[in-house]
Amino acid sequence: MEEPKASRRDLTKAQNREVILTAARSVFAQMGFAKATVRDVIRATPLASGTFYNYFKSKEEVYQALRDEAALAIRPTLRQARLAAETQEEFLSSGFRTFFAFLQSRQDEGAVAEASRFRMDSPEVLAGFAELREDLEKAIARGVFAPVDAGLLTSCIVGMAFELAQQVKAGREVEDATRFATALVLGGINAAA
Amino acid sequence: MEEPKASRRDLTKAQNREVILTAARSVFAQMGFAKATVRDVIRATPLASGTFYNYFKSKEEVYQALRDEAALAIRPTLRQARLAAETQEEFLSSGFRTFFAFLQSRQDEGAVAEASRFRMDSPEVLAGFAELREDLEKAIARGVFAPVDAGLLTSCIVGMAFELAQQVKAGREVEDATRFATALVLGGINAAA
DNA sequence: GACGTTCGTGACGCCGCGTCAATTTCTCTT
DNA sequence: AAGAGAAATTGACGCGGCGTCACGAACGTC
Repeated sequence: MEEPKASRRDLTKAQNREVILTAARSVFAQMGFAKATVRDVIRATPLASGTFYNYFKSKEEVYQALRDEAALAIRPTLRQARLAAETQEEFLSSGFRTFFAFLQSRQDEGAVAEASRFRMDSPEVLAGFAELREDLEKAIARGVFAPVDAGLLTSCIVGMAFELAQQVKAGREVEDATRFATALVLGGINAAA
Repeated sequence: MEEPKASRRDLTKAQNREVILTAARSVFAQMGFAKATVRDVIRATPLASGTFYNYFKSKEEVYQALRDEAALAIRPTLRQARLAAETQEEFLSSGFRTFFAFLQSRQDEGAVAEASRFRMDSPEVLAGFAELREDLEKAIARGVFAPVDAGLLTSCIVGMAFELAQQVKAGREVEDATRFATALVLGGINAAA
């Protein structure tokens, strides 16, 4: 039995971590990740500067933690949608739709006011790519998907998804992007088979 | 007549700029963009620290200049290949092939040893996206391409290209990636029409 | 060759970085 | 309840990078 033993220590520890992450979200959104400093984050907090380093090694690690958080939040939903799919169309459209809707709902935080476009994939995000690949392979094995190179297809889907996400953030309808991406991949796969 | 007037001043100015860019390429490749500092770059140069700021405002601006350089180097080739294309297949495959081969030939510099994956699009790169879109629209107008939403298709192609580029850098054959991407888009478009 | 302009130089003040000894806060034992 | 020990917080500190600027050298012009 893993007794959580929610001692006072463990509690404030979790709290402090969350306080820092929340402050970082706000600071990054406000002044942009590039310009923000560890000091800016900690100043938006009642904690002392040294305390920051008890929780994170750097600004980058905080950013990763935020990305990881988002990735872990959406991955189960994506998995479920894909595993439940009984057709290629369903597999693709539910995946794209879930992804776009998720990003749109968090538009505000992700909208880090950067000078130029910029993307950084944290380990959990990469793990999400691996999950998509696994799901694709399973779907192929189940006969739901035509047999194609899962690695290359994963890259294509991921690339399309992230790039189309920009358009969604710029005002495109989630359904438009979903329909287009789904049709493209679907048609391409069927043509290849 | 734009007289270049290659005076001594203009010459050393161009030289210095190139010296800094070359040093930056090397420094970024060696220690990674994130860890590198303006001082590191200028130290890899016979110039003084203050001189750097006569040419660039920051480390980021140097990085952008490098990206811009690459984008400007490949864009004419891409344009030409696309404009000469008389079939959808040709339009897509020559574009993908050119892009992948180009990146592979510069693998060393782009291989900035970063902690996690990271991408930043400079203005000239974005302009390249706009060019692709224009060429797609022209091709549609010419009747070479089926009529689809050029904006969404641009995003899909761009996303796929950049993501597949990762695989090429990881050892995938250029031809494999080219064939796959071409077939996918081609099939998708034809299915949509 | 003399004047005006442009550019390279490096020292300077400022600030963020990551550390660490001192201190406070919590936990566990008796 | 008290006290010892462990763990976490604090902020001051030294280090180094940042961007600037007054100075002098190099250059173009007449």
